Amino acid sequence: MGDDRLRVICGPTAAGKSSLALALAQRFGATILSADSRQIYRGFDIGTAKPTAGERACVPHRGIDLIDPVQRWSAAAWADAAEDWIAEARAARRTAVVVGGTGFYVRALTQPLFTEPPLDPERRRQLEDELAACPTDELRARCQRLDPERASLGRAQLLRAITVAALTGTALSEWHRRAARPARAHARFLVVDPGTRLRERIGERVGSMLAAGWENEVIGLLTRVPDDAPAWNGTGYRVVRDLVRGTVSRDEAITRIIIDTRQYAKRQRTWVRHQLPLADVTLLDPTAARAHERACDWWVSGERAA
RNA sequence: GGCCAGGUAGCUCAGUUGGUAGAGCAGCGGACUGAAAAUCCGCGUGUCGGCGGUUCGAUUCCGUCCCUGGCCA
Repeated sequence: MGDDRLRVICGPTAAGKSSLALALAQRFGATILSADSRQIYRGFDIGTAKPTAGERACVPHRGIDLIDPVQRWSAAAWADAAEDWIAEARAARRTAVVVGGTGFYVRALTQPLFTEPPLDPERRRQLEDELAACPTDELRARCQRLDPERASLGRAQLLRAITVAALTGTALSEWHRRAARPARAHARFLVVDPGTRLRERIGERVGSMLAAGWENEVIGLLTRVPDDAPAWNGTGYRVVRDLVRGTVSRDEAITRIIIDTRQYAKRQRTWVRHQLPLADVTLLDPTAARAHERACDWWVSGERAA
């Protein structure tokens, strides 16, 4: 009997998750499920470090190029899709491995989000437009009244809490308790992190992205993607946009992108440290000796144990 | 060599009419239930360039030296 726990490879950006996952997936005949909130956008390729066409020909990938840059996606939508991809892989007698840096997507799959009550689309739109103009302090005060448990969170969370509370008459925190869903089948996590060497790897990766034509990609995107499209939120994209428009120098742009990327990696580490079930986590330094063998051990260890 | 402007947190700077100092950025820690590469929250002891002097007390005033930039020779 095999271990039916879902394999998840995660860790900060530029840690080397993808190449490791590619090698494992190739060796064990797996389909890669990219849990990455930026690789879902068509046309945003270089700066999101999408797998190349060659890599995708080599190993089947899901979760890439799902939507247009102006669209918004969600962790729940990703998790639903991921269930389909897992079923599809199973039908093809393959295994699936989740790979990615978007912890929220991963968690939405392993610990499904609550069942959302129906929200009237018209009223929702109206309210969201109204709230968009409010300063964050005001949103916080409003959330304090409607759903105090959520009032200390960020602006995006405040908007969500206010919207749900206003449209359903029940606080979002209350919905979380009432409409909670059970955890899915267990997962086990390989957390890939090269420690202090991540710093230099990020610098190198930014350099190679620019060398690979990131600026040209952005020049092309500028003609068809509006400035406020969600896809531009990907680390570095706005900076590269400024670079091709000439409002920042190349050196400034590179420095900025590296800093933004490091800060993102730091947030990912905080997420991984606190949001994953520790008992199911295996740490791996991809630069350590025998890293590949250890990753293979991790891959098959569940099967042996079971 | 002379004159001027500076030398304060990792960086860029503010400030103290003398009572040992604070912003932004960086960094560090944290939150996160349908926008998550998003959105937020918290954290500031540093020979205030060195050495002397005046003073109860100097980062602040005075002297001197060193360093950086500019101008004049």
